[in-house]
Amino acid sequence: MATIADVAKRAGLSRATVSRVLNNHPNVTEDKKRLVREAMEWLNYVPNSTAQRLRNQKTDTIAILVPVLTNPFFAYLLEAMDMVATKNQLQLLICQTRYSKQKELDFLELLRTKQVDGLILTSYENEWKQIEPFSAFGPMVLCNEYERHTKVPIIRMNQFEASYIGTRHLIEQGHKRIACTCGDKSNLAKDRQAGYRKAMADQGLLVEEEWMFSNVFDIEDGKRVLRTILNLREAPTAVFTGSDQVAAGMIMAAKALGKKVPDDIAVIGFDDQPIAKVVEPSLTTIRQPIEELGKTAMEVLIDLIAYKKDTKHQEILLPYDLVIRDSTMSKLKSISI
Amino acid sequence: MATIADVAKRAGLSRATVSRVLNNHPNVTEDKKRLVREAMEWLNYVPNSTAQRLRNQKTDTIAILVPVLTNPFFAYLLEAMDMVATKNQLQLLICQTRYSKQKELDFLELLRTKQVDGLILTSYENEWKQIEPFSAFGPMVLCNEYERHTKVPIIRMNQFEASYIGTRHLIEQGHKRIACTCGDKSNLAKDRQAGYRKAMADQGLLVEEEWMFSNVFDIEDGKRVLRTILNLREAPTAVFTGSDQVAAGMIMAAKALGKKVPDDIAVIGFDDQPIAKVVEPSLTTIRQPIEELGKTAMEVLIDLIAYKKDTKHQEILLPYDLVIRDSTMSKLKSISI
DNA sequence: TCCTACGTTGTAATCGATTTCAGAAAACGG
DNA sequence: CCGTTTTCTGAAATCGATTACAACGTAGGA
Repeated sequence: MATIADVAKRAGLSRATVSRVLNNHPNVTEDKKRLVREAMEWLNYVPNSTAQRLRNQKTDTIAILVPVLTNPFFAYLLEAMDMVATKNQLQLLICQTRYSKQKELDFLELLRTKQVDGLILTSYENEWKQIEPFSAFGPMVLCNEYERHTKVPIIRMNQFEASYIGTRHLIEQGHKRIACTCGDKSNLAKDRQAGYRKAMADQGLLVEEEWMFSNVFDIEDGKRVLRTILNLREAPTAVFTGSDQVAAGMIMAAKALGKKVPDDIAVIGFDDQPIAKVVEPSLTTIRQPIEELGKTAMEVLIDLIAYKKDTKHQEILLPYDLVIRDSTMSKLKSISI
Repeated sequence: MATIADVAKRAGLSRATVSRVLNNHPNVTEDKKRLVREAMEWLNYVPNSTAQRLRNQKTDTIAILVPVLTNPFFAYLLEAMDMVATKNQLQLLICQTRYSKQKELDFLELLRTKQVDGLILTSYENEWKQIEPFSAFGPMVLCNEYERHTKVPIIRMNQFEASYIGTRHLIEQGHKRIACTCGDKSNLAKDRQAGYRKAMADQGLLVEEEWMFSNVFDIEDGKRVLRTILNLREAPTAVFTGSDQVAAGMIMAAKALGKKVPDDIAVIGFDDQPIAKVVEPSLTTIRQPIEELGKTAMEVLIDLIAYKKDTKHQEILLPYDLVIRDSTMSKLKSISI
């Protein structure tokens, strides 16, 4: 592999001059430029980027921490981030934590060991006080998650409000007994639960604790939980889920049990993923502005890297949408309207 | 940021000794080891990995080229590769080509500029003769794609056979007019088409060129193409698709037009993605061994990197499965059996 | 006691680039 | 034609690690 020294020798010039040509320094005569170019071509020279990184003290690489790639929500989020990164000549190091605290910490080390110029966290497993210290080692942004007392910039949707609206929609369809499957311990999930609870309380509806479910993520979880719900004494007539995957699983399980959606049991999803339109009945869901989330998070991070200014706290809230389809609106009713 | 020199100074030792402790060299006394460890702790020292990369001439990073992350097939493939990579302390640089020839070439440069130790190609856009030369710059593996005359190792499924079996299944259900939507110009697609054609020919069935469709990838494409198919004079009664996404789109469009699947039009998918079980009727499909593909490709690449031996050509063929569900088997028929 | 062998440590070269600084050459003004 | 400024180029330091080699000290054998 040819190095800059080889090019210099062949061109009969110094390494410094070659480097100048490489970086378009103004003060090099056309003559020497040509010599250098010819030598580079002849030797098939390509600068070694590791050496450049060491010398320039930057990597042009951003780490993105996601739980899993196979969750479409994160795939689309990454897609949006990638668009912006590419435009800015940045590489993405995609890090799957698989919901492991240890892996998360390992990946955060990337910032400390200067393997990346910045980092985006799209969810986290550890306590925030374990994570925050890493933000001292390099720019960091929180996307789709949040933390109240921190200087790390946050880009997210108002989960509380969105959940409130979603739950209220179910109530407006006449449901009084509504289950909720969005609760794990993340702040995001807590917000969703809080939104759900407030909507219920505002309409004077009681929430039974046996209607609340945690750790419900995918299609199989959805099937399992729906069967549990239908077996409850005085079973709920609607479910506010935290994910389209879960809602889709519920619809499948309901049909398998001979129950009609939404007449026997109504279901609302979250995200508006492609699957929402594929299931039958199609899913009423809360659209998240995924592209906006990813795009904005990346832009904020790039700003942070460029200006190296002390992170002044900022929180960007993006808008949601309630998308009403068939899994909450009885066809009979909608015709009668 | 503390460097190895700072540690050395604080420990009252040389950089060499610190480095030896870092790399568990045997010949360092416990005494000095302790001194070094204390200094490292005190200074919060972490080795700069860029410097290590430069010195050691390796990056411990693998590039994976995929068209898009949002296609679940590739998400699952990456998931499998990530498992093996993580186990081997390797980082993955995930590169989305978005079906762009230029981007593909840009990413291949990673190998030439020594930014990665190896590269896996999961599909490609350029001519193979554009791509092959890059394999001279570093280890490269082809996964889920193939090329006849090359020394680059190949890990794939027999698309020809799988498509033959899939098409034959449709024929066995009594279909004689079968459309095919798997044709673009990749070798993979050509194989699928060839398998389809052979199955048809073996049963003495004719293939009309207007039944063949190219560039059909996602749900929307599926909807669009199905409408076209149903508008043909003497419309086909079955479709052999190249993807579960497409097949799912077709089922939705068929239902919207009041057609029954599989009685009016039967559909077979490809991949056995989660969506295959979600749609109604559920999809008959050809299961690809995604985990095996990803895992094996990564293992072969790691071997290649470790032994630096000249790539002896190898081609690994993994098995497929025909998964029969409702989109090809009329309920009436299956009951009557 | 002297010589060899081995274990331990440090010095300095190295990986492949960029950049400061200083000197040479060219341009310019009077 | 000389002094000053500007433009161009190269030598050498630098980024932060690893490692070949040399040097030193100590233990063991004769």
